Amino acid sequence: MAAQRNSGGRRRSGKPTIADVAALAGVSVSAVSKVVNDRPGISPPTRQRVLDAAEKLRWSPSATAVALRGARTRAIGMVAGRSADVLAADPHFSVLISGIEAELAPADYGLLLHIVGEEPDAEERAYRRLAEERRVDGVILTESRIGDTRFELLRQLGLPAVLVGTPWQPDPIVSVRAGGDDLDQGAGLRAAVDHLVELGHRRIAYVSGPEDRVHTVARRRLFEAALDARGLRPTRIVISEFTADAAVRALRRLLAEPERRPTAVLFANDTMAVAGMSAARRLGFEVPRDLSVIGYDDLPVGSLVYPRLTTVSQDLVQLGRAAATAMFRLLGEAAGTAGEPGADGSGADGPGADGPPAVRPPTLVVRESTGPAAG
Amino acid sequence: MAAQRNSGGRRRSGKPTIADVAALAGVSVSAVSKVVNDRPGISPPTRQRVLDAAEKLRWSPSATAVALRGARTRAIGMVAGRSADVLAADPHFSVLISGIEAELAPADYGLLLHIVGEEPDAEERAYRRLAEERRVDGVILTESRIGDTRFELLRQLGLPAVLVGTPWQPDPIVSVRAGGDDLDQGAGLRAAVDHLVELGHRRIAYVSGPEDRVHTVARRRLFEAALDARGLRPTRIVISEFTADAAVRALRRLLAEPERRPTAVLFANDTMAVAGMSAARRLGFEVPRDLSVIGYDDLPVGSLVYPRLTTVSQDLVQLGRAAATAMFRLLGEAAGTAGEPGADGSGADGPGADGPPAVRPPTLVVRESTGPAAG
DNA sequence: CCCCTCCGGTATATCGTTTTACCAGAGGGC
DNA sequence: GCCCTCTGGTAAAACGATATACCGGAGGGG
Repeated sequence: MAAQRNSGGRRRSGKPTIADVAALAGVSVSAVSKVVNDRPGISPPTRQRVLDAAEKLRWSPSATAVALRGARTRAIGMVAGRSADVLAADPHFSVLISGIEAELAPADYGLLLHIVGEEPDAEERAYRRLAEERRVDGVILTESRIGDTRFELLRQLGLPAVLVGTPWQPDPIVSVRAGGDDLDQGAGLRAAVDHLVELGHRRIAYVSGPEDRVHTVARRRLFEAALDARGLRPTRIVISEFTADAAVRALRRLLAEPERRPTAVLFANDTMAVAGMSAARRLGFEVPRDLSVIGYDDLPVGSLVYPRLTTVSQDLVQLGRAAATAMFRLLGEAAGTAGEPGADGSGADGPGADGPPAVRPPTLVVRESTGPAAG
Repeated sequence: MAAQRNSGGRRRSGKPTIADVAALAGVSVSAVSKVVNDRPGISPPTRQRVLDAAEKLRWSPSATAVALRGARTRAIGMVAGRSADVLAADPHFSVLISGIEAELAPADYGLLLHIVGEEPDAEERAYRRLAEERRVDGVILTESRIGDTRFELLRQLGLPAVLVGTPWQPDPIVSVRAGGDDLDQGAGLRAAVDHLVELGHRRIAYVSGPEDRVHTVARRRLFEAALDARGLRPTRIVISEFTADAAVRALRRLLAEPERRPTAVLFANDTMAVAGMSAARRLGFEVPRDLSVIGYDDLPVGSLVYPRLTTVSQDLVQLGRAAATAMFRLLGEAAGTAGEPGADGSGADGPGADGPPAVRPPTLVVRESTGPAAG
């Protein structure tokens, strides 16, 4: 006489429940639960009967019910404070996401995305809602900004967080980056500078992005350091934006005075570099004959244009995977601490914990936009 | 003596529950529920007390609990069967998503994203899981392919679906597209052909994408129709892919025989057009002097390159919004039918239902990659 | 022969909401 | 004064799963 409530007439939209499975297998509801959660106390024959019943009914536990019971959503949140056109211009974000997903999907975790406008409070509201409504187990952040308040906010909200990149100031937040703590984040830019110097360039300029972003500043500094290591100083550093117009303006400034004119320019990312190449050509300069250009990120657009872009490549997919892995570790630790206080602690296998998430350092990819220094 | 279980010692992670709010306001749990759901039967003073208590505790209803109770997740799913590099090369997808989000976020809906590999069964598995685990209320699909089995699958799974684009064969699925049923989807390509013809072009070629996608075929047909309307026939139609190499190969084929050489080429999308322009230049042709080029989509990359790309512009953000709106209507109808069988039916206001989601037809944006026909 | 321990499983409380059914008191008509 | 209807609220049953407590029977030791 078990489960006569739901097994008789399928009530709503046809989705079977655990009770249906139990009835079909001729066992109790809890037996089914134990089977699907690999808990001991069920004999092999019974287990098989339950498995068959579940298969037959195409049943799997309702994510919402599990979440309610266990306080675990099996979803990771991500908030992007960017407008549609910025997002369209720079695929950085989508690539990162597909890396994250590559890790999340096999673990049966979902990615809850929120794309909000660029207004800062919209972003904060999004995080607040994510936390208050308990829709996700944690969030992954990107693009740490100077004076970023999100880490503090998330701590206050009690929401586990992983940052892709470097925090703007020392902060206990878990973070991942290409060429992590042990590896070398400056390797790519050093190789880029070396490459240029070997080609005979001495006057090298740098076009930076909006400097409220940490990685923008960091890249510029790494560039300066790389130049310094070769005994050089930057000819010029220009702060610009991600638009084509801004790139033209930046380049015009850079190329204005013939005697101080750089023979090579590095850009903060590939989008700007592509825009820069076009701007140069528009101003009558041939790349790489009159000007060598180097980008950063190694996005596909770089090899779509002519000449193909020499750029610093970082493995964004891998970076996304590392972020997801770090998140799993964070959640796994939390669960281990709360759920099994007496666990021995050694070999703690959280979901997806298989070694530290190391991402290879940035490397230089030489293509066609760099050549011997002119004159 | 109400709610003594949870109000005394905060149990777990500090998240307050409806019971805490009720206790603080000195009312019953159901009174709080009525207030937050705008249900009648609560006097203004009591309502205010409840609101204050909720505010003070920073409480809002747990999404999981609401979902469990109401069988409504307030989340929309999206599955992208694309690899990371394809995603990176074509921002189409991210722009669409930000349009969808623009509609979803204000309605407090989330977007659950699944990026799976290109293997077809991976995609199907993702949909199945989404449905079986009841994580989303519906899904939005893109890129209908020839022989697409997803519509049937989703019907069978009982998951409401909206397609961005046109189904590969007549299908009852709800769908949205730029220049919907009433408007004109061919407007952009017709304008493009007219533009070229006025510039003196008579030999016009087309480079299509992989023709297993419906929109790829549809665009080619619209191109042919537009050409036909001017009494012309395509010089040549080449099937290519989204990569730079493929673009070079396609262009080499196109420009091989001098006497039959086209003076203008349309491409299936901007990415291919940009690759095509570079390929032309690599082969020694100047754009637009020797060859005019037109793209499709109007993505930012088009104005980043030199010369700036003339292209057919469609409002992808608006298309995303329309998809979300259509989804709301779908869900609203379903809820209305099930929940209020006796409703009068006129002026049914589902969530976000404010007029039919019309997206402007594609238009031509003339920039620098088109010019007078050579010779 | 009795008690104790496993084994394989069942009954039930619980997660945090919403919703339905119900109810006390006030006010009004006759 | 009695009955009847609102008003403003309360108590309790879902929703679908999991975890804890419990339990009958088998087997073993003393």
